Amino acid sequence: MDSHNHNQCITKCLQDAHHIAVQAGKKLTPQRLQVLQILLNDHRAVGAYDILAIMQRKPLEDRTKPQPPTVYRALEFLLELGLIHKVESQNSYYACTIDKPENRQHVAQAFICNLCGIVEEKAALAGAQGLYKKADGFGFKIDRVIMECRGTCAVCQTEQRQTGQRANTATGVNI
Amino acid sequence: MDSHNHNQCITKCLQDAHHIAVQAGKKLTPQRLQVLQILLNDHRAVGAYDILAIMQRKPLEDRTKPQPPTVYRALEFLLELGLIHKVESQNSYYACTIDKPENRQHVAQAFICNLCGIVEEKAALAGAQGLYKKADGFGFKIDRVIMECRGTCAVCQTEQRQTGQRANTATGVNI
DNA sequence: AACTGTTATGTTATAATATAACAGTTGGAG
DNA sequence: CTCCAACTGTTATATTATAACATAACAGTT
Ligand SMILES: [Zn+2]
Ligand SMILES: [Zn+2]
Ligand SMILES: [Zn+2]
Ligand SMILES: [Zn+2]
Repeated sequence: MDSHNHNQCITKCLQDAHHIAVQAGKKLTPQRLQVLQILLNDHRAVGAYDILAIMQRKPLEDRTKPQPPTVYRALEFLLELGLIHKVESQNSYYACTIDKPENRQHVAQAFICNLCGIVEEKAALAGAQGLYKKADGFGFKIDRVIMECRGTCAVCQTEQRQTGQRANTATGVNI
Repeated sequence: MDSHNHNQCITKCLQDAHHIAVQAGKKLTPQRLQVLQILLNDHRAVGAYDILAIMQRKPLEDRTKPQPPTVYRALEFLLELGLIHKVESQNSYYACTIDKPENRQHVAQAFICNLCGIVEEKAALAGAQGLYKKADGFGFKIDRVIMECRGTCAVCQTEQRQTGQRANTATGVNI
């Protein structure tokens, strides 16, 4: 059902990432890159401590085992550049898959499967317009929009059995 | 600017609450009622531990000082009945202000002021339709929709000064 | 090279949010 | 009355995130 070439997807995202970082005058350092790669590894949302566990299993050259602040700093950096998004309803993170014409932020609609954790990301177009218009109606100035849909993806609906593989990110994600 | 009669608003919400609880065959016990009243006290989003602090300052008759599970149990109950909502992007909670025709859940759009913490709640109508339609397009079955707008309310835009009163819920909310 | 400002990272500890687990209590249904 | 289910109390712990301070790496300047 999925005509998704993930190798190509990763390559494209990494190119974009370097480009965006340079444009913003920032550096995509090895650690930041590692976090981005972990999130790019598949299209699931991954928790900060799952990322930490992965990094600790494969520490970078000449580096000690990373600690929580290392992960959160990298996440903050990547969030600011719009390279990743946070799933607020699950305290987890996923790599942005939307084409970024300039390096502008966009309003993301995330469809998160409660069973397998996969995230399907769409750009909010008309949907966001309505929110901005509604906010204008009572003088509210929007800085940031969060739109998340929790539910069941097509694959998990087909497989009746609950796989229980959800949130098993620490062991399921390889880098 | 705000033609809001809050006493009336609270009364109405409490009536609805009792009605909805009875219809669902559940009980609005004193503790649950206390949590609801704390959230009804104003239209700000309040954190679980702020609620806890308030409850500990004014414990109910014949009750010891409540502990975290007490608060989270009450919040879970009220969430299930749709009487309150959680602000996922801030780990806080606010009382639902939308008229509830039956006791059906609704999709809430929350406009949260980053400065004063006030929440303006709207019911998502057309906006949610678009999401459900979009989800249908790739076979995703939606259980729950989260729509949050973070920004600045009209009042806080007028007052240039940052009041810094945001999140000062433990001391600011009286019951 | 030595100095300096800036960004990035390391390290330790702790804050903030949320739940597990089990014991006790209560209030109706039968 | 007895039993069951719902509710509550209690202790401990899990999970998520940040504060605070020290050090390193780097770039430009003299
Ligand atoms: Zn995106
Ligand atoms: Zn799935
Ligand atoms: Zn509501
Ligand atoms: Zn405000």
